[in-house]
Amino acid sequence: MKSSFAEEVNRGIADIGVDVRFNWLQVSPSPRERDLFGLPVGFKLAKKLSMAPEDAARAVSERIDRSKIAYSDDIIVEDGYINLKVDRVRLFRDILKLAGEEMLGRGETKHETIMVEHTSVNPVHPLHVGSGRNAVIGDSFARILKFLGWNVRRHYLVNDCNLQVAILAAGRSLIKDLSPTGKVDHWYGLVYAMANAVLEIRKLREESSEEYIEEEIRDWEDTIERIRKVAPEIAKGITELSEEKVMDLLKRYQKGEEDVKILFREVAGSVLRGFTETLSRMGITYDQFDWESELIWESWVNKALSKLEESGYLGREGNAIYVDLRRALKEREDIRNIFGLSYDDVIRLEREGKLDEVVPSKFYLTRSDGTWLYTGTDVAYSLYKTEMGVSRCYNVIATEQTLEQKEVRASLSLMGYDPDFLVHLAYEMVNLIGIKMSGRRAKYITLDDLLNEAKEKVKEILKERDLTSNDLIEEISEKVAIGALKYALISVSPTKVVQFRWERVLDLEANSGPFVQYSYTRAYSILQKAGSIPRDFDVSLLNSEIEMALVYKLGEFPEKVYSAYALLRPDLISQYANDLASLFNRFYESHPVLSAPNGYRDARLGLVLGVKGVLGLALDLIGIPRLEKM
RNA sequence: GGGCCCGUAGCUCAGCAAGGAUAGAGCGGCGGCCUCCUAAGCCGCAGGUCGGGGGUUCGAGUCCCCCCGGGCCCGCCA
Repeated sequence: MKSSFAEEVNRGIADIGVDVRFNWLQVSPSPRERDLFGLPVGFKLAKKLSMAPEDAARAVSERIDRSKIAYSDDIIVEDGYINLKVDRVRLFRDILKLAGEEMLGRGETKHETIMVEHTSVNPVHPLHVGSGRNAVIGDSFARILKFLGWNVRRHYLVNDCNLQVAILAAGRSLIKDLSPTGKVDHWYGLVYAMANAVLEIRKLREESSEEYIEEEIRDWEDTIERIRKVAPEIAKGITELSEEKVMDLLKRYQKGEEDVKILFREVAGSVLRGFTETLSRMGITYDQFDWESELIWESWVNKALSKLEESGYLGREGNAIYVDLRRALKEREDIRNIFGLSYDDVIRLEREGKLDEVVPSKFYLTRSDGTWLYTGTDVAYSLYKTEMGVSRCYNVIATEQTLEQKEVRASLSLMGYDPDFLVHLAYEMVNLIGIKMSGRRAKYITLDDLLNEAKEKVKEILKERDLTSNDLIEEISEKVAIGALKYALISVSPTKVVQFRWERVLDLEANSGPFVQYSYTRAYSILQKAGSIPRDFDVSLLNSEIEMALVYKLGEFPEKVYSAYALLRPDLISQYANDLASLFNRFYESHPVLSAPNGYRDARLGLVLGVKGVLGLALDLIGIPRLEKM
């Protein structure tokens, strides 16, 4: 309806010969009348035609062929707007049909695959709220792409070749005889923190004995003390660790030495198992796990290197390898575009000696001992991705890596690929109010803790209400806890820091996951009690303010899904779900369904079915479980 | 110092891509509603110089410039 209206208006404007166009998403509902949707055509054209806005709008409206606009009933020019009065009955019938079948907004199959890489947390300590935000956003975005018709591949990059994992492996090697107790990633988190503390203290002692150093040492000793309390056997076993040993392990692992391989794989694999346990509990799964180490062993790094070598922008300092961004910036338009600079900018900055303040002149891929940096394997990974048969890859990565992502895209471009193949879906960190987190100090609130706590709270509520039998309590509390946590992490625009309050997750009132779940449940429950649902009903009976608002709201779903995709904003779906739920609750309070007179009963049931369908789809898209009872 | 991001009600956030028709939610505060499809709900009241200042425009929370406040990045860490 909107797109045909905008199209026809644009055609009318073109007819007059003015170079102004409207986008279908600009079509907005009139505040005066329910069935009116308008575009502010007159104002835009008034000047160009030197006419009053009203006359300009009229001039365009006279050239519009109403028959080409879907659901059109009339065209009304008012206040410089061209308004379309829609044929409500036909429009409502179609919206409710599609909504009830859960087809509203669903895209046609595209025969094209898009990859989403998300989570990719270092396997050294348990998942915390920050990693949770990544996983939840990434998973939701993948669901949105799928809903819009693409084939989707969800990948997780296992970063097993970095210093952090080497520290963990080194720690583990000192306590070989111990077997993990409790949840495996939590246990390794302590091993990691312990190894880190021992290493840091040793390093600090070598530096000097100044006062501030002493303070830092005491800080690490606190960490050791805390670990000693919860896991004395770990603290006892890890007492001596050197940087040399860690680097040596990393080097041998990257070379693929068999015994070291076993150690690293045991460590990283175990932590990853802990991750997937938590993630799949939250309904988040992956199509493939890509191991950083295999990118090295299977020569993807070398392929990347030779392609970069061919480009002529590869530099070396001993064994350290880098991409010469400075020269690339001066010589290549594609690289400048990635960093948002013009040729003149580059020349000016260079003259002022400020170019490397804006873009680092060297992008290092390896250390001088020849081991691969994350940046190096990430470039290789990007190359690998281009050969997966996917047309694009979304990288769900924190905003703090924005520069690195640009450097990787620049490398991709130098290797001869379209840098737009990689899209950085950037999200901000999670700020846990009142708690300072540090993985290296084993100070964090884990996703597991959060889920369990929320679940307990829900159980209490369920018991108070005495509404459900015991066997359902477990399932309901789990799903509600997941809904609460995921909603809290996804409902904020990705570029904003989430202010995460413990109470907020346990808050089950409006503007929350449980609120939307509850509304869905209400709709579901009505339909259950109705028994049969009429296939045909008189939509003109849906004529109260709130009913019309509801149907039009359903009609907005497709554009919300599209926007969530185009703007990289899954939070728009959660926002929409909350609005729809809120509207539905108002309807619920004021409009009896089952006890309504015959015709009304059928029409309202049709409406409830539509709401249930779209609310269900919205929940699906943000990965929050639907509930039939709560 | 440079780059990017954020700043809307006491608090947490929508609205900004595509400028339009009276700035919206939730929480918190105050006051109401369960013989009726689930009260995890609903209704009402109070609460706003849209960080500040310029500019563009018939029209700016939305676009441009400057400033202020906060965050992140500027590693042979990831």
